[in-house]
Amino acid sequence: MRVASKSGRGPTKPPRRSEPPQHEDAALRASYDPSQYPRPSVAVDVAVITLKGERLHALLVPRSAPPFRGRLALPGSFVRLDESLDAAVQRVLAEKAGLRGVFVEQLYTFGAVERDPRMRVITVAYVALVAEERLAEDEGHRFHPVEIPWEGETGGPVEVAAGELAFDHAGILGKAIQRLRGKLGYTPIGFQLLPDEFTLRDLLRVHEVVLGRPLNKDSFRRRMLASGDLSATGTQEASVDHRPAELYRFARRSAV
Amino acid sequence: MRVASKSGRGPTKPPRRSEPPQHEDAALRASYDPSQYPRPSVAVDVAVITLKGERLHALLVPRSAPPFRGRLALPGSFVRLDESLDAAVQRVLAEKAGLRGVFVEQLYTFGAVERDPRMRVITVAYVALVAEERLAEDEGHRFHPVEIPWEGETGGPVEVAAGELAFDHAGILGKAIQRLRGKLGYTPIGFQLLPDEFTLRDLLRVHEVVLGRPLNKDSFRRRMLASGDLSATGTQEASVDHRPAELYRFARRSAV
DNA sequence: GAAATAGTGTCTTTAAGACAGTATGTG
DNA sequence: CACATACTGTCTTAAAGACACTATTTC
Repeated sequence: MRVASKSGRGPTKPPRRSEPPQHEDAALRASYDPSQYPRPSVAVDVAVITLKGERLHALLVPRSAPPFRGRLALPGSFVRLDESLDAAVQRVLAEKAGLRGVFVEQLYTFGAVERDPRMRVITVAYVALVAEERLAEDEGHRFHPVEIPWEGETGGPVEVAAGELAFDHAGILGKAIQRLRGKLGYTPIGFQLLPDEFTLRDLLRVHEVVLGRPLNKDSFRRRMLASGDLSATGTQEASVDHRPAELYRFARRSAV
Repeated sequence: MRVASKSGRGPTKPPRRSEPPQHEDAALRASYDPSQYPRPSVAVDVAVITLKGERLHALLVPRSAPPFRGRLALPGSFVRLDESLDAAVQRVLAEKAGLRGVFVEQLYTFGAVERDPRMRVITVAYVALVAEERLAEDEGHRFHPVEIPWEGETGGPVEVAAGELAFDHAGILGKAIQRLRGKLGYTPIGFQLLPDEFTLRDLLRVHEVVLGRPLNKDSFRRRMLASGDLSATGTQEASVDHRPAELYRFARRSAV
């Protein structure tokens, strides 16, 4: 484990953010120029998650260049100086997945020194949730089923049939699932993985797949209906070979 | 609206970390050199929170240099290329607060383009919790009481009697409190604001101050004792003018 | 009518709130 | 002994799990 010695290095001038007492004139200001510090690269990586059948899938793209050439990785990009982190994420989603207006949330920032072998890269990871129906036709196959080798909100890296992921992306994806599981308990977030209209059973399935365990159907129904997050559409699902269920829509929570 | 031009600046040589070509071929690598991208500065800022009396306090240091000279700010530092984010936080805590081994957790990363008027600075914010007893004698006065102008887990910037905080630090501190409130419900975290041994009433007070509302004493006791997170020491508090309470200690949660 | 799932009603269990009553320290 | 708080026990209430029963569609 190679750790650069903290004193021996840095021929660049000592990063003192400390306090040279000063007036706000330019001369002194120059002596305190933070742009002198060596700077890391900053990227955003997005765990774009969808639900296909009984499994969570993540958008993974094969790396076309080293390092980790050929391995699958989360879509991402370096952050430009004139765009916010959120804007960078929107750009990644648009450019690499053709997605717009999906649910996005910042996840965690990964800053281990050696996480990219080329150079120092700090990555701000995001989670995006998207309903399978919203994926473009040719996008579907780029989503890979994710194996979650742990229970509850434990956390830890996930696994993908196609092999090891690049960088620390297996860990990032694991943290994304962990966050998702945690939030399901106290936030209406499952909607994001469903089309606009859905049945209670659809929503139950989402929760069960995300949590990785069966849920009590009765109390799930009660909780959801009591939450005020659902509004009935008055219509029912069609073309099922059994009694059709009421269709619901996500209701923006109104003031209590 | 002065934004450092993304191209005009930083002709300083791109600090490409050593780590030469390795297993992959160098040709491709040259055509894909991320060190070419202009890079933002990256900092860590730490919301060091303690409990004094009936109020949460945060460590705030007056800025001695522009921008926001004279205003209070969270302690922070730029991240060095050879240290992880966590290591940078430990360094800040040691250098600016004389603290070691306190509870620390990453909070959120703030990356608005204009959050620092000088240049593009992305900051990774952390929360640190420390018991008042662990503060050095001369540190106490640097902690300022924090006003939380919202209820529940709503969030939003906080207020400090000493005036406006520098940068977006009021918002960062607000998010820190918000996180704290949220975690209190499902995690043993209040301990971090108390000395090693404490009574149930001490812990109740912590929860009440953090949450900003009174709690039911009976069910609090039951929940805490049932959680398995507390272990009785067998001794009692001393020098109180009423019946002394049992002292408890935080018990590392054992495997169920 | 058979099969399958939607939806309702009710009983049990569990955790939280309320509160009375007892215990044990200080002054 | 008065006072203050710690601690215990019990009743009530609310939410979750379990499960029986009815409803409504397709085949």
